[in-house]
Amino acid sequence: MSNRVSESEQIVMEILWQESPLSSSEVVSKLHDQGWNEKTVKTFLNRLVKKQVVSFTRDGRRYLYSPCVAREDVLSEESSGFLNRVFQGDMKQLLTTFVQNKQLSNEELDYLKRLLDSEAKK
Amino acid sequence: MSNRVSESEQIVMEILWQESPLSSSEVVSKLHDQGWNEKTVKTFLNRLVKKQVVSFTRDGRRYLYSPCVAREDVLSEESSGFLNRVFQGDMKQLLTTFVQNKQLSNEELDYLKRLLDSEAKK
DNA sequence: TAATTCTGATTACAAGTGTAGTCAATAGTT
DNA sequence: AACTATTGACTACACTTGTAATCAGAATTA
Repeated sequence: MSNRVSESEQIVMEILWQESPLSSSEVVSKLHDQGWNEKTVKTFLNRLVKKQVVSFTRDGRRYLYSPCVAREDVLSEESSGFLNRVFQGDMKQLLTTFVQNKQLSNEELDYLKRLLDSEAKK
Repeated sequence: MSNRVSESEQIVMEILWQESPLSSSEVVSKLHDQGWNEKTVKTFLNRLVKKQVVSFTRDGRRYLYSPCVAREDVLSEESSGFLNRVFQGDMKQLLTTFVQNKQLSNEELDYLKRLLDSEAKK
């Protein structure tokens, strides 16, 4: 089993990042309206535990699950993987694609400019 | 067979986007020093043809392969998938992660600012 | 012409993934 | 105590992906 979090597994992680610890049935109910079967969710919880990105404590007969890796870490790992894989590490091309493809609101544009300024100062 | 281009398949696509049409052996030789086996490369060419993102014309006994989708299209599809999957569509968070994670050169920062300005004018 | 080689087509196969069903133990209920 | 419901563990299974070997036909060479 690889240690990478798959696409679907990450959706489960998002739930736990929002709030934890949660029992499996709590996670299930949060994903239920998105059409996820209970068994499927539990499989993912299991796999996440095996991949050591989710831990649990016993609470009677059930488990309470918590993420044991930070969301930021997973996201930034995913991000640099994506940058290298899809754009061969070319940030300019990546940013161009994102900025041009997604209409950014003025608010987002302002935010980004401020972000760039604070980077430039470093 | 899904129609999505996998990570390794995309590396083969990159070769063809750089120059096409190419015979399989030309693609193979371009990937050889990256440790790719001839058979593996040919499998990917085959799958790319089946996925209808690469086409070919016959040239005697061999095929000449060309991409039949634009690189930009694949990249932007991948990008919006990534944005939604990993960042739930939150561009600010995505851009923050990329900008903060990757030390950007001054040149890149300038480029980005100009890009943002040209967006703002729209 | 017979042997070799090149090339695409087909087949192989393990690991990962999405999707879920079955099993076994335990806890709660009648 | 017997029954039922809950829960994690284990099993299932098709599809994708990475990695390559084999096959069959055509071209080249001896």
